[in-house]
Amino acid sequence: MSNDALEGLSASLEDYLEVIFHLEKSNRVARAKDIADQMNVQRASVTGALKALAGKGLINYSPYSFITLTPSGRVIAEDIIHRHETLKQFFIIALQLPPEEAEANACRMEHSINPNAVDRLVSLLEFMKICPRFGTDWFTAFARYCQKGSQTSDCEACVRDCLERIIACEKDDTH
Amino acid sequence: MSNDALEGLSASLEDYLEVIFHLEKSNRVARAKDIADQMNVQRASVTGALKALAGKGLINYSPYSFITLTPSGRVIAEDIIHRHETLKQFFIIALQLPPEEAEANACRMEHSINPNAVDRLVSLLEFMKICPRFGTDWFTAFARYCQKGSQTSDCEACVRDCLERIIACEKDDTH
DNA sequence: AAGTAGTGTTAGGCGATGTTAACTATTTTA
DNA sequence: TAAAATAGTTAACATCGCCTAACACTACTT
Repeated sequence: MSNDALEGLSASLEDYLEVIFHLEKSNRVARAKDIADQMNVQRASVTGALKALAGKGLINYSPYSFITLTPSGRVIAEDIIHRHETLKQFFIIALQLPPEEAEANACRMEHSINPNAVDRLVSLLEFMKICPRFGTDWFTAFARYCQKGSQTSDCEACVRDCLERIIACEKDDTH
Repeated sequence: MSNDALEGLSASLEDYLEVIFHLEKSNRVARAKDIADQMNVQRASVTGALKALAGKGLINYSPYSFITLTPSGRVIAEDIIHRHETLKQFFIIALQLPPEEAEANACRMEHSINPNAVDRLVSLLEFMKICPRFGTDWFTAFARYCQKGSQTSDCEACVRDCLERIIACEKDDTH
């Protein structure tokens, strides 16, 4: 295996790998035509990308063959998709962006975020689920803040509700 | 003015514009040599970029001259820097990444985030300042969660403290 | 003012990524 | 199975952004 496989992928090749992963999942194999359609490029451009990916040992490819991921290609593809999904969920859940916009941002930003930052985003999303300070009321308060640009909530009541929910929750646990 | 000015800038040209902005701020004008040093490219590469930016009406440039931003160049540069700073603050404050890592991520991601997402990040950072549910204890709880990967805080006590602080705060206001 | 050090530009090249047009291989279907 | 439709490849070319090497200009320095 050449060293190429170890070097970072370009944004473009990451996109190809991601698309191949999804096509393989839905169709068992990926075909150049479908890759071209999904990526909005010409078929000829796909051939070049496939050669590059095959050269890095990330896909099984020979001319006119079907395309599948190699084990290392799959690992990398899953990492890319993990970045993508993490960003997308962050945009949808934490920032409350419309799903299409979340998707578009994730799609572009997935190529430049580093592993640590992804881990932290994952932690934040998990933390927002388990920390009682977050909850429907937090999300609506933030949404309101985004719209009006000023805090309009009754903070004391909001936090009091939050506390009561925790206490109720703890009582539930003892049942 | 050609239409070029209206088209989006490449990540590379955005970087040049950003560097020119900072150099102009510290040195009154930017010089090709300094741009080259800051961008880690050769001087010859700068010339090409300057021609492109001048062609788009974003910088005042003629061969061998000093370089300054035009008004529209300044507007765009400030927008790029706004994206950069917003991302950086988000990484530092919300995700609690080390400043260098925050900077590096911001530097790369600033080119692909859209205006809406930037606005939401700004709102989130503001909201974290004014919403009483955030505060030192929230940040330390999240930091602990990032390290240990599990929730270890006493949620009831934490929120109770939060509530008490709000009440104390409100009493202060009446003074 | 002349020589020199430093700065800026030009010319030519390279790799990555895309295009179109023409050709080849494969698959469908009549 | 032969023809037609579809899919994939190749070749030639364009653009972008960088490079190196060589040359041109500017500005110190003395």
